[in-house]
Amino acid sequence: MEKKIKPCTENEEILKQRFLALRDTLDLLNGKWRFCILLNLHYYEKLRFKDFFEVSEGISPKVLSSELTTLEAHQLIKKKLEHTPTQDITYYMLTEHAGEIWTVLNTLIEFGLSNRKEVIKSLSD
Amino acid sequence: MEKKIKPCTENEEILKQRFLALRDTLDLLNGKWRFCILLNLHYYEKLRFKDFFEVSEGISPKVLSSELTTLEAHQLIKKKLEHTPTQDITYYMLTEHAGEIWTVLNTLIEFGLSNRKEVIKSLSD
DNA sequence: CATCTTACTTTCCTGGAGGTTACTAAACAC
DNA sequence: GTGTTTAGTAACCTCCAGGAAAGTAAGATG
Repeated sequence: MEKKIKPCTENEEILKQRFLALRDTLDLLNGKWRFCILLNLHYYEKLRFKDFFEVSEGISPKVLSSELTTLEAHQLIKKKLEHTPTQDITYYMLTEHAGEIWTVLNTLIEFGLSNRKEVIKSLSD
Repeated sequence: MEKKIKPCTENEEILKQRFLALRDTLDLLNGKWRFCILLNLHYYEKLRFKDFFEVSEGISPKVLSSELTTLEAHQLIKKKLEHTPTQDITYYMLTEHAGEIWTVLNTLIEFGLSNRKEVIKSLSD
């Protein structure tokens, strides 16, 4: 490239780190069901395995299982056993760490909402 | 479902809208190259078609072309013709609207960075 | 002890995102 | 007028996320 592309001031190593960080976050939120599970857990506080089939209509047990495993591995959700006289029930809940991702999701939602307004506006032009 | 899942206060219709908004935003940022293109445009201000092959190593012309088209359709980037005495050059640039997505990307990056620290910390335990 | 529910796992399959390569059309360079 | 660069498009292929359906194991229920 004979004619260098003009870079802005930011240091290249930092830029690279930021690329990776963004990649990480998107990988974490991508997929059809992940964020859906997180939003529902935020909304309902705790859910059992079977509950997800009601609140996330269309998800299959295989996919649910693997998504829950992934989210747990990333410490965004956790299992909690509740002991009743007759049986133990496994619930899924958000972790404290998920509080952070909640602010992230809100940012994405706000953008989505304002973007939708934008699109509707530009369609009416 | 005999035993209703306990909902929090938020109205269901609003929740649904927020789901859709989040879906929209993630769809917009997903994919292997989209955000990469946006970050590079932010960094370099303007890029030609061929430039992307240097800054986004590994992207193919087919994919680049389709990603640029999508981003343009969503009004995050725009083409700009620059006239020199000898020829016209097509540049791609961010739109004003992309300013908003820039704050979104920053939020995602910040989460990714702090999350990475978190992971490193928990590995050392 | 037979059946139901819950919480999964296993196997198999498909659509589509993204890669590879080659092609084209226009402008420029020599 | 022959090669080179730019800005794509077209045809084809591959891999894997996610879906469908069935199976399993453990406890509750009757």
